[in-house]
Amino acid sequence: MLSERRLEVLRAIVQDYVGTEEPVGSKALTERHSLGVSPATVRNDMAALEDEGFIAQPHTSAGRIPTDKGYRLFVDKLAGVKPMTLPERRAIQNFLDGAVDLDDVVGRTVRLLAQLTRQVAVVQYPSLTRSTVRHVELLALAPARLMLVLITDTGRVEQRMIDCPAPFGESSLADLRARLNSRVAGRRFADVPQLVQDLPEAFENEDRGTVTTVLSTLLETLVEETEERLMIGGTANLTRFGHDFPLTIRPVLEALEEQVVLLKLLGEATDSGMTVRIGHENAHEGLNSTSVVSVGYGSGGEAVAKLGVVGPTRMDYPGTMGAVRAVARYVGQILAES
Amino acid sequence: MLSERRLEVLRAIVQDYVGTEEPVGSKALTERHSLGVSPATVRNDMAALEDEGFIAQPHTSAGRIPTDKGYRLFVDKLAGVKPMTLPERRAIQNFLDGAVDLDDVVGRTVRLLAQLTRQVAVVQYPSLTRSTVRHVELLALAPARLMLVLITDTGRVEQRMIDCPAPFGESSLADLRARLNSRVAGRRFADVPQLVQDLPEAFENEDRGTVTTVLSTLLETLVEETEERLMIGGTANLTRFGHDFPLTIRPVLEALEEQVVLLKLLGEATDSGMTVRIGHENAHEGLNSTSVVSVGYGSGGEAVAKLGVVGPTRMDYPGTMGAVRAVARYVGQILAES
DNA sequence: CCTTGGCACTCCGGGCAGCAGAGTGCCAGC
DNA sequence: GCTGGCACTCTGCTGCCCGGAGTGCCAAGG
Repeated sequence: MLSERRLEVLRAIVQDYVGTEEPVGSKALTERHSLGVSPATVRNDMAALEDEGFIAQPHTSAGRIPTDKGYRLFVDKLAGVKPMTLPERRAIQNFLDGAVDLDDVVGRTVRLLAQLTRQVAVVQYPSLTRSTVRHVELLALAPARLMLVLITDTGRVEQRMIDCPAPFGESSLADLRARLNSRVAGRRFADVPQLVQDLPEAFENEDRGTVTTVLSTLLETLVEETEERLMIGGTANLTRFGHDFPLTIRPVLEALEEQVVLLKLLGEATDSGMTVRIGHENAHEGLNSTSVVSVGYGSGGEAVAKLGVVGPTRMDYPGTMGAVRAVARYVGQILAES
Repeated sequence: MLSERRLEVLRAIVQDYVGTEEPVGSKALTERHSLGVSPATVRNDMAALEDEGFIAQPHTSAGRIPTDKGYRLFVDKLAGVKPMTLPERRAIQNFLDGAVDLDDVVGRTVRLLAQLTRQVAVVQYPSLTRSTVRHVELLALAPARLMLVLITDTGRVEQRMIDCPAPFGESSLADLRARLNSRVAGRRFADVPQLVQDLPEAFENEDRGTVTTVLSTLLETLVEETEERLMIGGTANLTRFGHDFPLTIRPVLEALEEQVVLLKLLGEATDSGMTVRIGHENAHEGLNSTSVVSVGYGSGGEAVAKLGVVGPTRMDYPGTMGAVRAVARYVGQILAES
């Protein structure tokens, strides 16, 4: 086990490196932090930390920089979450309060996160899986063509066209509409399949085909749209990445364009509480030199989606985590109100 | 007026510079192109071209590179549009044919354009202004809460919640729904305001407030959504920008994140035919070192939206224009079919 | 056993000179 | 009006040197 002071040295290294972007040496450390020991002692500690793999030297006779493992220890044991100041909180709330619909909420959240953290922000749209149905509507566009509209409690709307196997009367339509809503309105999406299972039996033979088609489309919508949408912003912040970034930035931009990759990224994070994935902990190769800080958010108690930021491993973890947490909290509030 | 040969020299300079990314000198030019004259002659021509402002030297005693004005002349007079080869056309069609809905069409188009041109692609969603109404639907979510759904001929769906001033009966709702559709179905969005103008008069006093609210929401939707959405992709291609790009790329990324900027950019382009904006011709400062190639596309004869690419001024104009035109053409076809 | 000061060593990065290559402008001749 | 020749000017690369910062190790002291 590392002694208390060695942990302190690691913390100091992380802090200085994050601040200066330059490898930090023993002398500079003792000058900037009151560790109460001499550079020589710090050197010994550094050698130990390097043996354990927490820090590394870019070249012989250069200062040390933290490794992914070092950042991990820093995040887990050495750093807390830096809470937002009151004015910051107010600004967040004010900025989000102006939103007029779900798209706007998500859009504002992305911009806010990007600005606060000066990194790339990713916000997932509230998930259909965990939200509940507010209303289901069926419209007849033509005798054998229906439109299915699904409205969620988070304000999201999905629609699907349906070609019916047979013409479907107005009364049957009203009947189906009523039955559907009485069964699923207010229920969680995950429960819908069970709730509508026996619905075709209530209809005449001639309509049964159409009802089955409608139901399967509804279920399809649930499944397909569980593959969720997301919004990203602040990509311009990637230019603050580092000096060498032609090579660094490209794979990151590529990864960010693949929604699948990002969704998987967020999906891997734990459902509640904040998740920090550092460097090579990210499965996707292009993100090996980035860290991802993410957290679930939602109206009411439980998370319906996630949001987070992607930045260089050399980031201000406490500050970033604080901003991410605060934003998630306020977005949850906004969603609950609307 | 510049002599024929001088124009030929300019064309050669543009082509070589686009290919090599390096200033091109008189000797290299005569070697790569059969101009039939000696380097010394070319030098004289270059001096003339420089006097006219078509080319410039980065430093004394370096080769020449085209200026924005030079590219402009090249595009207007010296270069045609390079048509796509047959296999390329097939690939485009195949790729776009798989699309399942409007979002998918736009998404595929963006990816396709980005890949073909190796630049940043921008695709505007089909505009509501110029499309026609397929169907308008009104749903009662609660006695005094309605949802308005608008379906366009391009497959786009918009919805709005409406809080009514007074409860609205089921029969009134059916009436309004029927009247609305009989008036606007199949009509152009631009004509809708006139068509519904006198609708409130057909209703009882108690319902008139709600009808008015519904109509104004409908009109608002038309106006608001004329401020259109768009999708961008291929930002990773920005890394191919140049050597110095930390400074170049950042403003571009910033501009790309501002949908307003992009919409204005596309809006400035002519409605039909291809538009090429080169360097400083772009109003937005961040895009002063980029060129934008855009073209309208649409189902049927007329353009309903635009698409294009953003790349370095040093781009392969004929090839890019060919790709943009071809993609626009096929997207139009796809939209017409669906 | 930990800490400390001292010392020799390493390596990066900046500054400087020198050189080759590419390109230019100009001029005189055809 | 084209061409070859010539002198000139930059850039970019290479090699070199040197200072600074940092390290590792060691022997001495608490």
